[in-house]
Amino acid sequence: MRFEAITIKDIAKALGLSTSTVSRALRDSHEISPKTKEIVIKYAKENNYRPNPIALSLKEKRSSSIGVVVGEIANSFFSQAINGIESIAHEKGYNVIIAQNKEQLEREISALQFLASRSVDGILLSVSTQTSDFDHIKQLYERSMPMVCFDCVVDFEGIHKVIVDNTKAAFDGTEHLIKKGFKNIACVASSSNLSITKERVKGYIEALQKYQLPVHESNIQYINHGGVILEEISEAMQQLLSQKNKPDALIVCSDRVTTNVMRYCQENKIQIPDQLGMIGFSNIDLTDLLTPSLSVLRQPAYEIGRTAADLLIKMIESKRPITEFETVVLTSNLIERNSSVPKKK
Amino acid sequence: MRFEAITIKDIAKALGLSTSTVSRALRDSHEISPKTKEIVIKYAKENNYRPNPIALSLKEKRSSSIGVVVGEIANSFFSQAINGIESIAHEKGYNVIIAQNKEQLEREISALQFLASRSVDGILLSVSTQTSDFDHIKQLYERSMPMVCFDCVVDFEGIHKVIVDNTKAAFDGTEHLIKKGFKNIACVASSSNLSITKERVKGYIEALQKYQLPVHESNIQYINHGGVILEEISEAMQQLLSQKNKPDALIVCSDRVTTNVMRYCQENKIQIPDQLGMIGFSNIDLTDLLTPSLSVLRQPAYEIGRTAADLLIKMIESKRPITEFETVVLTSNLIERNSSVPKKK
DNA sequence: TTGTATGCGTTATCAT
DNA sequence: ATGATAACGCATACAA
Repeated sequence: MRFEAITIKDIAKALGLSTSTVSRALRDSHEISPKTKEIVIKYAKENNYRPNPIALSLKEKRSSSIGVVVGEIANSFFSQAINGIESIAHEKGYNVIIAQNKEQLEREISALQFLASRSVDGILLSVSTQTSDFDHIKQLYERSMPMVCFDCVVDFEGIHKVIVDNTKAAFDGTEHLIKKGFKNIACVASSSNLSITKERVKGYIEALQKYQLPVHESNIQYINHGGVILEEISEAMQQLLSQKNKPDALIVCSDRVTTNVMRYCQENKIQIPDQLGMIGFSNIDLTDLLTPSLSVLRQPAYEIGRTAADLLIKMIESKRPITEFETVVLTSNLIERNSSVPKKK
Repeated sequence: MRFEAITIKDIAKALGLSTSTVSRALRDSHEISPKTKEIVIKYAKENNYRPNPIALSLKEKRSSSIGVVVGEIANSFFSQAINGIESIAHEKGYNVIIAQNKEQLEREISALQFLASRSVDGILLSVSTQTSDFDHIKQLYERSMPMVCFDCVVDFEGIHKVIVDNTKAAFDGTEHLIKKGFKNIACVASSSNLSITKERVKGYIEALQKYQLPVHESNIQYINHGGVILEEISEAMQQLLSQKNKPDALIVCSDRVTTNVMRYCQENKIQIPDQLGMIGFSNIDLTDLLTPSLSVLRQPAYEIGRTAADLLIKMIESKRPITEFETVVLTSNLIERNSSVPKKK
């Protein structure tokens, strides 16, 4: 048999007061005599009274909770982002409700509907990779549901988003390799149709151009299956390393591809960075893992989460729509390890 | 200005009906004329009516949501467990509210209070490593809040929990190495005061005994700082490998220690498994990472999450307390890679 | 200073 | 077949 939690009504009955008096006493209203206050608060404490947040929500038309929709929670980018989201939410008195879209449009729609039917005050959303039709999101937007997109963002007029400057990150990474003395830097990129791939390759090319280094098409390899298929990585690497003008360094533009390129190098006894300079994009905190010698462009998942949650809660708590923060752009951090100094030249 | 969602009352007013008629029509009650039903349902659909879950919660005294308290969401064990939890919850129509205890007792208490004040129907809990006083949990238990512990469990009469058979896992792993032909197997364990460490070392010893292999105290190394400090790993490994009767294989009893032992081997050019057989415990899905040659005892985080959520929801939905499922014990999976066959010997 | 009444959105229990 | 009303727990405008 379930314990029935104590309510204001119970307290009122027990003390021979009215519910409003109790309510006011508990909220420390100035219009209640100190004596009554004391009695009520004492009784409430003794009986471990807690206000029912659901009743409050119904009354105040807000639930003090925000919804988060991501692809897969187990994806470490998302779990780190959620970590950041939770930290801000906790700070500001919100709880976090998680939903996954499993990279399926259908699941995304049902998750959004579920959250949106007034049980959350706002939504943080990373759209599924399968989502090309944004009607369900637009609909919510038009109904003024506070919403912030991050990571995989949709792009329509007015939607708020937090993104990473991929072009700058790739530029910075490439420039870093150039400054270390590498002369012939190749690029292993992810699927050519992804916007993040295009942005990163752009940054790579811009860096080469800034230092008047030649851009060789053959030095850019696209991995179209997300780096899941090892053969694809092998092929790309062999392609690169069999050229007469063999690259002396690599910038790898996706985290999954990064780990697999590292694995390839390990299996083929290619020493990083002595034989091949390398910088990889990575969301995973590689500190814990087996790559002590790889410099990494870390996407600030935690920071993205914090920034997005902060923006969302600001939107929720402001009466008027916030337009000035429409898009927030963050920057990747370059984490250098075992400084990639080329031994040979 | 915030969009005001449509309610039953709005529909009733618009159609000149009473709220109860509308409510019944929407719930497809048999005591409503087909004509009225049709009109109401059509109007509701057109105006995108969604019942307000908060009002429902208030009425039904349930929120169709479960709370999860873990140490750190970004910890991949937890994020995978949450993944499992979410999958079951979604299946059964519950949403998942996340809270972190950040491995602090204080945060744990506030998280539990927050969730418990009737906004969730049940709680899944992995207690913080700092928690030695269980009053706050017992209190909830006594108020009949449905609760299931997993991973870091508390142990008092009647509490429901989902745990992993660590002894069996270590036994299986050690036995596997023995069957592969390794004769002198060492054990790198985590902090000696943790229960999981004791259980795992127990399994290791039992396996050796079963095959009449000698148990050398010097072959068991405890890592007391969780494997964070690399020096500790180095020291332990040197200790082991400098013995006159050098071990030919290792069982590593914690995931963080596993990755760092791997790193040590990599840096010291010790080939796995040719020079040293090895099996490690791991929560992380190492498939994606840089250890193609390590066999792993995978703790089924996803399965733990599913099992715990399933049990919790059964408890929530049953009228009487469930006693028969008090503790569920799961088994680790041994994932073999590049079969650890010793070349020499 | 305290009490009464109302409403938040929904459904169940009475009426009609 | 439909409508009126009360109730869930809380806060507050209004009354006393």
